[in-house]
Amino acid sequence: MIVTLTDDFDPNKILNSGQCFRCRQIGEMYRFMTGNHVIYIRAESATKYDVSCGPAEWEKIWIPYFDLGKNYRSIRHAINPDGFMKEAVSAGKGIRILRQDAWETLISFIISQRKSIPAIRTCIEALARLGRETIHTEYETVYAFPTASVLADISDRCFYDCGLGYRVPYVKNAVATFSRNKMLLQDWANLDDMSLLSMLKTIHGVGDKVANCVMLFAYGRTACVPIDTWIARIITEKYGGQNPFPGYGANAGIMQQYAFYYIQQHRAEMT
DNA sequence: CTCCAGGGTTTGC
DNA sequence: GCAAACCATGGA
Repeated sequence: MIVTLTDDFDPNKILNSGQCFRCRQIGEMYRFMTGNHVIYIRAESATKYDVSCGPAEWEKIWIPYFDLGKNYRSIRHAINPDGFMKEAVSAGKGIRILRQDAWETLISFIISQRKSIPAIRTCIEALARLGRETIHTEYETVYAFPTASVLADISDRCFYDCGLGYRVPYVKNAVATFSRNKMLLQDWANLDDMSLLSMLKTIHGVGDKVANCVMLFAYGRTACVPIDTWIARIITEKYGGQNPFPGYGANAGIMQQYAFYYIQQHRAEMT
C-alpha cells in the first residue's frame, strides 16, 4: 500500500535516533515493530511511501506509533531555537517521537544503562528470543517482545546469557511486578507527568533518566527530557550549565531528540 | 589489551 | 543532602 506523508518523516533518522532498538534497515526498506505487528517501509518519493500493511492496520497501529497525528513541521516553525539548537533541528528534521509499547520500552531502557547502543540492541534481541513467539513476515521471521507473564517463566541463567549483567535483578523485579499486575502500565497512562514520573521511579533500576525515556518514548510525554551523558555534555559545553530544554515547554522532549541525534552524528567532534 | 557505554543504587560523610 | 564507589558485559 502507498501512503502519502506531507509532514516530517525520515525512517533512517528515526532508526538512528536511539529510541527504538529493534528497528532495522534492510536494503532500501526500514523495519519497525510493536507488539505483534511488523511493518516494512520504503520511500517511493519525497512524500510517498510503500508500506507493508493495509489501511486498517496503518490507521490503528502505525499512525499512533509514528505520532502522525501531530504536525512536527509546524512545531519546528513555531519554535525559536538558538544557534546550536537551530543546527540540531535542521539536522534532525524527519525524526518523530515514537509511541512505543510501555513494557518493551521500560525493559529496554533499564537495560540501556552503561551500555552502548549496539550492545543494547544485542541484549534486547536476545531477550526477545527467550519468548519464542515468532512472527512470520514476507521477508523474515522475527520475535515479538515477550510479555511480563512470558518472561516470568524464564530462568535466571537465560537472562544472564542475554548479557544483562548486573541488571538481571532489575529486570526480574520488573517482570514480577508487571506479570502480577498486567494493567498497571496501561493504567499509568492516566497519570499526569509528575505522578507518572514518581511511579516509574518506584521500579528498581529506574532513575530519572530511564523514567524520562519511558515517558517520552512510550507515553508520548513530549515535555519530558531524558538527560543522559551526551545531553548533559551539551548542557555543560554549549550552554554553560544552563539547561535550555525546559524553555521549549511541551516540545522540550522533541528538541532533546533532535539534539541527541545531532551529537550521535557528530560524536567524533564532541571529544 | 584497554576503554567506555542513552545510569542507578548503596554507602559514607 | 551530596559525592564517591561499585556494578557485569559487549563493542570499538
